[in-house]
Amino acid sequence: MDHNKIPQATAKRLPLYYRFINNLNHQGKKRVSSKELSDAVKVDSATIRRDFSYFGALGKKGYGYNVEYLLGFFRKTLDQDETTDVALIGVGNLGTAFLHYNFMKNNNILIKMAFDSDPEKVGTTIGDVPVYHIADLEKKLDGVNVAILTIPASEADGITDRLVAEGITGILNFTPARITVPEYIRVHHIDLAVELQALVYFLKHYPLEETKQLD
Amino acid sequence: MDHNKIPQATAKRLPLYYRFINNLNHQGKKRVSSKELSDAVKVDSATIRRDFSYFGALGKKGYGYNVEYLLGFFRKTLDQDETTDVALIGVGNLGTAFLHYNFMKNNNILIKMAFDSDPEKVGTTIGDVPVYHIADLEKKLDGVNVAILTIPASEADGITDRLVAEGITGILNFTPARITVPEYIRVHHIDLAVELQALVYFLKHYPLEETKQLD
DNA sequence: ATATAATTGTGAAATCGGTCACGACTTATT
DNA sequence: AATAAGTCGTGACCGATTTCACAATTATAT
Ligand SMILES: NC(=O)c1ccc[n+]([C@@H]2O[C@H](COP(=O)([O-])OP(=O)(O)OC[C@H]3O[C@@H](n4cnc5c(N)ncnc54)[C@H](O)[C@@H]3O)[C@@H](O)[C@H]2O)c1
Ligand SMILES: NC(=O)c1ccc[n+]([C@@H]2O[C@H](COP(=O)([O-])OP(=O)(O)OC[C@H]3O[C@@H](n4cnc5c(N)ncnc54)[C@H](O)[C@@H]3O)[C@@H](O)[C@H]2O)c1
Repeated sequence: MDHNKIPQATAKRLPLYYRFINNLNHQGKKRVSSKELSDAVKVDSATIRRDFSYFGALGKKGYGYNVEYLLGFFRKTLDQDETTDVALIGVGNLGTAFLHYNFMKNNNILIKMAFDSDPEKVGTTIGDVPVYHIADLEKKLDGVNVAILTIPASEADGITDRLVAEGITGILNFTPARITVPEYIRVHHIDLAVELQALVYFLKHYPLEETKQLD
Repeated sequence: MDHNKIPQATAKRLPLYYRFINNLNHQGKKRVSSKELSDAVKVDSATIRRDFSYFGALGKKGYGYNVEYLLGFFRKTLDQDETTDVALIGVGNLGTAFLHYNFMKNNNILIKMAFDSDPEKVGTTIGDVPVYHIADLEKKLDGVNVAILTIPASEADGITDRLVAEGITGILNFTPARITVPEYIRVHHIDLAVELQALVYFLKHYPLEETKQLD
């Protein structure tokens, strides 16, 4: 679309900036410098200035950034004025936790429906989200194009195919499976066991002075 | 320690390789090529060969890699012979989901204890893990040096200070707060709302042909 | 035995991401 | 009005990571 010169690394930091600018605004702060923001989000201030500069000159030299302006800018940039609907597949331990969480409040993202194969769960409502039977996936998924996958790994490929067939274009995959999709589908993996293991590996094999905060 | 020439990007992929090599071994496969592995883990085959090469010549030209040998090598490299103990702080939606999950099975990581401030939860056992009162943190945390943070964001800084004082060196932080720690402490952030928002941003602003599977 | 196909390990190049450091500009102070 | 202090935006640099592409080696087929 429009902003495709934005580096991926920058794009991944935008929601973080947005959250903290929001906080500042709630605190009634009128201006903020890249240095202050840096302390809050733990990203180097030069990186922040560079990130912002991809969108043009958002600040004023010698002054910093106007909080309200910045907030408005990022709200537009992150499309926070329109709600994004999401479907969750797999209402188990992890899925249930997500259903209880309100992504609307700060992120304008709404888990609109959930699917499971367990008859005990189908028909219930968890955190205001209706749980449908997975057999009805094709019937109920309507216009939604982002899915959260919290099913057993063995089910991941089969369900993914059905999601893709229905026009889903983005998948947040919590299963340990690395799913196969056409190249026009975007998949982000959050692999909790890998994250834990990687953290442990770093602790054991890297000198303590060189540690960093990673995402 | 020993392996500190391994690039961070490589280190973060090691647990993933380990998991899939394990799968192959269970399937009775004797050899594997970087191309096959690439299809399974969705990482370019040249990247896999480069990653492996940091550890020496693990394969044979024209043949590929011996699965059993590779498995043994990564088990040693990832210290899978000794269990790593972890403490979980905050037995809410997310924390409870983790307590029900068995990280031991494939990752040799054990959530050994949990802490909460809610008297309803203190004293219970969830997924074989005892829940202690947060006031007893200093008393119970013993030798554990990795913590998972699943408490409200407002509590994050206070609890972090106590963890650091007790000698914790690695933190997996699920709260939206960016915590302040001495530079010798390693923090990995998993920020679910940011992940969702970033996925949505990519879908809206990047051409569909250019999508990738990210971690 | 020879030819063909497969596959590694790695220099070299390309890409990406992060940081330094400074000119230009704004604000505050005297 | 002049000076000092603060801060952005960015060119230049550096380091990390990824990818290309190929010589070397091994396995397989005939
Ligand atoms: N819970 C954790 O802490 C954790 C940690 C790491 C990875 N994971 C991964 O996340 C995923 C979910 O974990 P979990 O602990 O919530 O598992 P879970 O078993 O509690 O939940 C899985 C849910 O999916 C449902 N399901 C099964 N097959 C289905 C199908 N075909 N269609 C629709 N629903 C189906 C089940 O009924 C169940 O409710 C798993 O892949 C797991 O490996 C979880
Ligand atoms: N659940 C989700 O899907 C989700 C999504 C994104 C982010 N998060 C973040 O993850 C964190 C946990 O989320 P959750 O949904 O599990 O929250 P939750 O409110 O269900 O759980 C928090 C738990 O921490 C306990 N607690 C509060 N103060 C404490 C203290 N000082 N010491 C020890 N325990 C304390 C509470 O008693 C509660 O059990 C939050 O920071 C939340 O913002 C959660």
